Amino acid sequence: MPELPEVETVVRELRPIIVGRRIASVRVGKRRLRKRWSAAWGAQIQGRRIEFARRRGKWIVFDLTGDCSLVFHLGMTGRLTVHPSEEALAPHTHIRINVEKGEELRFNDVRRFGSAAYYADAVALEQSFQQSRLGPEPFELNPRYWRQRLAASRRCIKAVLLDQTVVAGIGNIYADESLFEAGLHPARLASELGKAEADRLRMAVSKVLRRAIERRGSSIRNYVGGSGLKGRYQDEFRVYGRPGQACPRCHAPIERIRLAGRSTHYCPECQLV
DNA sequence: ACAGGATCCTGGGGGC
DNA sequence: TGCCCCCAGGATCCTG
Repeated sequence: MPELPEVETVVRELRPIIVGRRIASVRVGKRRLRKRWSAAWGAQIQGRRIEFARRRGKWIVFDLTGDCSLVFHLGMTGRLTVHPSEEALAPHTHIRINVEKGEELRFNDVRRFGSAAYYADAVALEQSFQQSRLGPEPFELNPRYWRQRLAASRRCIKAVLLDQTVVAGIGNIYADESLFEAGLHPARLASELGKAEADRLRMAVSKVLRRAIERRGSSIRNYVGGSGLKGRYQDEFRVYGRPGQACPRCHAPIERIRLAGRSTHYCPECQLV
């Protein structure tokens, strides 16, 4: 679920609450997440202070004292929120990190597609991102790099936008919304985009993501920000989740097709093949 | 090497 | 009300 704007919102809202706090204890549930939690990690983290909270693609990174870090991925249904320690546990709470002052950071994930991992130093963290070939941040996309990646692909542009090795952070919602913003049909072959079209798409992605961050992301089902509040960008969707409804630009009914294994929404009039 | 599909999970909604 | 099927914001592994 959570794509870049949602993850950015979680980080921004957690930052003022937990940066500077000391990790007093860590409790991890029995059910495994996408990545298995190593028994040694709890002891490594305990006693360290959270120095900073940041985002890389859809990953949440907590930098801890001593150059190590704790990294979360929210998967489809993950939540990361701070609660009073005595507050009742919501179902599917898998990790509890006591940050003193009677509060704890809780990782909750119904579907368990999310993950949490510890990295002993900055090199190990960077290696992990490099191993998965995590691409650049969409706001820092080099225009030439972008055009080259599009030109080199034999896939449709929707698939390329979802490819985290090309650009990090875009998911199904923002791929569809960006393609509408750019006026490009999602099934167009990436290699056949002209220079102007490639530039338009790059800027559309940036514009859509920035606006979504302003609205604190999109809440369709599970997502809440770090403060537990829902986002508001879902009220501004122009194509995503609106099949059959009128295009806000030309009033033609929005269509839904399947591309790259994901449901894909577009306006058949504004986004020509 | 690359692209597409299956897979890991649970819960909610629609149809019957 | 209940059951069954489909669907879901993602990443990774396997196959052709």
